[in-house]
Amino acid sequence: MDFYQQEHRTLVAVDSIIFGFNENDYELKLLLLKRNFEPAKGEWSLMGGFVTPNESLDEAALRIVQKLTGLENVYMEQLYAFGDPHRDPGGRIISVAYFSLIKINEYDKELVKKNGASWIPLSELPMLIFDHNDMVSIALRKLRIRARTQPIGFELLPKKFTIPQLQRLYEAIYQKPFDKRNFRRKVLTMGLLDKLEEKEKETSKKGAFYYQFNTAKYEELLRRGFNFEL
Amino acid sequence: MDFYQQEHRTLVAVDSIIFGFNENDYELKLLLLKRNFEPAKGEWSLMGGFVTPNESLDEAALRIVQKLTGLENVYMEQLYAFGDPHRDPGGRIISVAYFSLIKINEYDKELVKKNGASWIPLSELPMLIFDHNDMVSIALRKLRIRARTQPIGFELLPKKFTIPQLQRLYEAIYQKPFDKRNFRRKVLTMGLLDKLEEKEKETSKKGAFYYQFNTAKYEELLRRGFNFEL
DNA sequence: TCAAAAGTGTTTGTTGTACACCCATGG
DNA sequence: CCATGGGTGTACAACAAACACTTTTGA
Repeated sequence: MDFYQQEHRTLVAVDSIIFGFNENDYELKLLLLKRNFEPAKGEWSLMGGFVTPNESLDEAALRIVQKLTGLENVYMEQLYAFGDPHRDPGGRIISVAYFSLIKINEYDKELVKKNGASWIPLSELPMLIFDHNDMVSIALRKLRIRARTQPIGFELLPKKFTIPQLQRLYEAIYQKPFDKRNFRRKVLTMGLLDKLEEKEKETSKKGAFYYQFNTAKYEELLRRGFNFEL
Repeated sequence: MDFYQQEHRTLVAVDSIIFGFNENDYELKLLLLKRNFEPAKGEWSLMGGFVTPNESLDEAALRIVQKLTGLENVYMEQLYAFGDPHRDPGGRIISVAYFSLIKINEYDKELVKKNGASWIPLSELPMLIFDHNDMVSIALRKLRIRARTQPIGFELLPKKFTIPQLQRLYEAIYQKPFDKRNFRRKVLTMGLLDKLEEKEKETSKKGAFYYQFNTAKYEELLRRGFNFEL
């Protein structure tokens, strides 16, 4: 049954660029860890792991994110396959990078701590091993493209969020301020956010109404040829 | 020097979705071949090949396109890595798909014939082996996105082309007609096409002026933050 | 002389962008 | 009572979309 016996086989890994957003300090962050094995032990790295014989690439990527954060349902997208024969000095490894978006309040803090990982703001991104800095820039570029045309920003926020929170997220992603009147009009005229009775009262005295993304309505609109655009 | 001795290794291949455009019948085509080896011998397939130990993925993809067409300078872009463990019944193979755009009048016809390949219009796309039909749809989707925001359409045309030819190419890519006044205005106001003295007189009695894409000007504009958009 | 494709401008609607003031409330 | 962040509407410019006629010339 194996027709390709004589061909060369290589190590294949997945690496995950894990984004989170902190609503308190308004910063976009990455979950990074210090490698506890050779080569490059002690240096900053993305979470990664080898692909096992019976799992798909997507499954491998989910597995390693779950191993680090305990989360099962994370938004995840394949980014790019990196295959320079010398990218890892420890041997020839092809790595398929994925990026994932997680709600920063929901991950398993114990697990993250145990793995020696921490949230690093993008503004303080350290040197990473191998080509991991390239992976991060490509991920950031893709995130910026995606966030304009797909409703993925919501993956980084709690289920209930306020319009100002959403705006600060987009400002963090694009590193530039938006006009709050235009921003509010744009997100609300799409008709995909349900306004709740409840207000968020931590950040201001007046309080801001919570909203929720309406997934059902979004899928209905998609079927009718709707294009999300922010 | 090899730190990962005990890890599982897998076969890694590249597959290429090779697009061409025929200015005579106005059709977008794919270069496909009939497999001459098992498994799935005799069925339609994309051009592919295994990644060798000392080449990068990009190099492997270039190598197999060159092997089939004889062309050295082709536009090529990585598409997606396919890793379902059962995607190839002949064994577990991870395949990284690339799409490439070639000028349909410049390839080596002998070589293509020798390899048993032919140009198949997208409208007559047959069943392909494994997940190759998925690869083609993803490639087509990416081509449509790219062609709007990057000047890659020109990769599918000869150096000298007419505005009506360019329009027919875009109509083939997007499968819908464009208004010729709006189309012409849009491509010309970008200022990236140089008008030549010469006329193309095959397709009409009046003849249409040839134009050339000005790469230098495009790169200059890019540096100033210009965004191609069609 | 006519069929066939090339070439040309204007109008209208839509969308993006810029901009300043009032509101609610906890301290 | 005031500082802080939440919430609202309008005017102008830029761009997309719709639309019909004239030009050239080989057969």
